[in-house]
Amino acid sequence: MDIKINDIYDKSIGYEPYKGPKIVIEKDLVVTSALPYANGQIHVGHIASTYLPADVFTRFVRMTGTKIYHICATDDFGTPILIRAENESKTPGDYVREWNEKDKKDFASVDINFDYFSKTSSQQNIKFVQDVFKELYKNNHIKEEIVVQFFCSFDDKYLPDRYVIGRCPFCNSDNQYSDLCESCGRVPEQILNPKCVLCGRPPVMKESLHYFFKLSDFENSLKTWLTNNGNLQGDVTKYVLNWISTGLQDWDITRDLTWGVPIPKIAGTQDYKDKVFYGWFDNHLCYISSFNTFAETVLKNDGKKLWNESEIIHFIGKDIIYHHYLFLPAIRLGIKSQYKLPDRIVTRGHLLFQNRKLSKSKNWSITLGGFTKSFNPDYLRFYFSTIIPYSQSDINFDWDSFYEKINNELISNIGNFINRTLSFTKKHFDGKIPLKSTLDSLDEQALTEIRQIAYAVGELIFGNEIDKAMKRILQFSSFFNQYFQSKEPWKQHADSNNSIWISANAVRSIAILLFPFIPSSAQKIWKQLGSPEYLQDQDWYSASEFRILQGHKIDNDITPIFKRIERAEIENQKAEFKDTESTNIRT
RNA sequence: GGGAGUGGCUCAGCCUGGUCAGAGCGUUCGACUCAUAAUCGAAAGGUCGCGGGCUCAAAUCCCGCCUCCGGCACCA
Repeated sequence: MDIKINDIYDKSIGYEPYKGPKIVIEKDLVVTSALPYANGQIHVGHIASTYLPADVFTRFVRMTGTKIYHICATDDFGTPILIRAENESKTPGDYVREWNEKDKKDFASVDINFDYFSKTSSQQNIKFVQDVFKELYKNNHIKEEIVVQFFCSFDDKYLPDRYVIGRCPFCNSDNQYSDLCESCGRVPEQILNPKCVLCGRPPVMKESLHYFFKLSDFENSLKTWLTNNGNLQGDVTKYVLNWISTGLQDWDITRDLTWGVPIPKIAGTQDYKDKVFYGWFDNHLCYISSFNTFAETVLKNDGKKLWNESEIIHFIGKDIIYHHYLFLPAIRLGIKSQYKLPDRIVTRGHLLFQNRKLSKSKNWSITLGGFTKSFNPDYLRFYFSTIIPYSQSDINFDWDSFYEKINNELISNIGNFINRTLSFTKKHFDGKIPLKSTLDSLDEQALTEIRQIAYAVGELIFGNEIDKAMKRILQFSSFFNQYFQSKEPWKQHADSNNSIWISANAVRSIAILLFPFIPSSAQKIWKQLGSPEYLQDQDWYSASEFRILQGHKIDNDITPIFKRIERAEIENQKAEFKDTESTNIRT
């Protein structure tokens, strides 16, 4: 229907629709974002490295008409959560339920949507993890070994390395972790005067029997997969292959802990009833178990079949490269690829805040709640979109550059073009797109810009080049500011009408192009254009068509889409983060 | 072993050598007024970390050196 109108219209002005390289994906897509650990607030670093890129990608692909599902969950198990819950006098189940809800709300507050947001502590995941374990055992990829570790008799707990502090044998600094001295950066073989972080008493060493996943079985098959995949980032792959060449170590996948996936009894082995699986054994399996549940309950379809027929893409930050490039594929190989390995693992660097690493313990980070209290969430999305490269390199959140990008690029360039076009139409044409007259060469150039833009930007987003895609949109908008300026419609030239008709179509294109990046603002543009449908239901490639026809009536209420950031607001933010660094808070 | 060193700032280009010396922001001058002190035009500004090499030709390939960043596979 829409298409027909457009075709007729295109023909009426004598143009063939542009036949660019459309992104055609034969398969459905399954996108997962790394699981947030359920013990703290989502901060801007999470958004930049993982969730925003995944959300932009998903929104774009969906507009092209391909089915895509964005899956995520909270990572609920492990010692830190157990201890936090105890401190807050909650059951760990209640504790993680609260964080699961909070995280969902946090994501929603910046328009990051999931088709299914689950948790690793779900019954479905627990069962799935246990089944995978049994399968791995059956396939002879599991072995048992005795491990010696710190144990606090007072707290009655085995203590992970971070829960034991002491004096560094190299530099004699006190209060250093048992596995890493932050003062001199070295890794002590044995820390002096060890103490339990929880109670301060000295721990003892205690033996315990554990299951190990024989990662070393997969050195060759992983190497083959990494080399032949073709879609993995080159630098990361090189990095990982290097690990393999130095030899992979088998993974201890069990923990002496009560809060985790219970270990199923294997006939003929000792009972592991006081132990659970290690978080990294179960959490990535939750990608699959969540998708299975989603497929069965929502899509009413077989999860395993859909998974294997789809293209699988995991979005992660560089801190979990090891787990996703080696551990995750090895486990899938270990169950004979009943669930296919990832097609892409989109890996990005971390976010620095004012040139320093984010740190919860040093109170150096900015939470989503903190940001959205002061600014439009789309400003965060836009800002990150302009600076997130497709690489492992870290990016920096800087208040001054944030201020400049929003005011000078989003508002002065894009916002201004939209507003000048719409308010001119309202003021001089009573809100109705005027009749066009003969097109001149500049008009034709403008039509060509529109004809190509959806294809150009789409290709960039699909290739995960978010920053370049955003820059291309800015370039598009800048072109139309130049166009508008040079046509001078305010002087009522003979061909002024053309510039309004073409500019209005460019505004329509911009609304569609921006939707994956800043959905709420894009919807506002859409409304002011006077379009009745939902923006999200538009075909992406219609951004390269001319669907705003002569005589179309725009909305009566034309106001600036974006509000400029005042210098003082930025100075306030900077002042707030000036001296928040406190020292050596251990959590 | 990995990544990076390009105009004041942030970066693109390097894989597939030859309009590759670019973009945005910032700066200076000028124009315009439809528009949120927005816009448009013009200009200034870099021997592409250093030294060699291959080549008719290198920011782009090879070798050496210097500097910076990360090295949380055990900690989620």
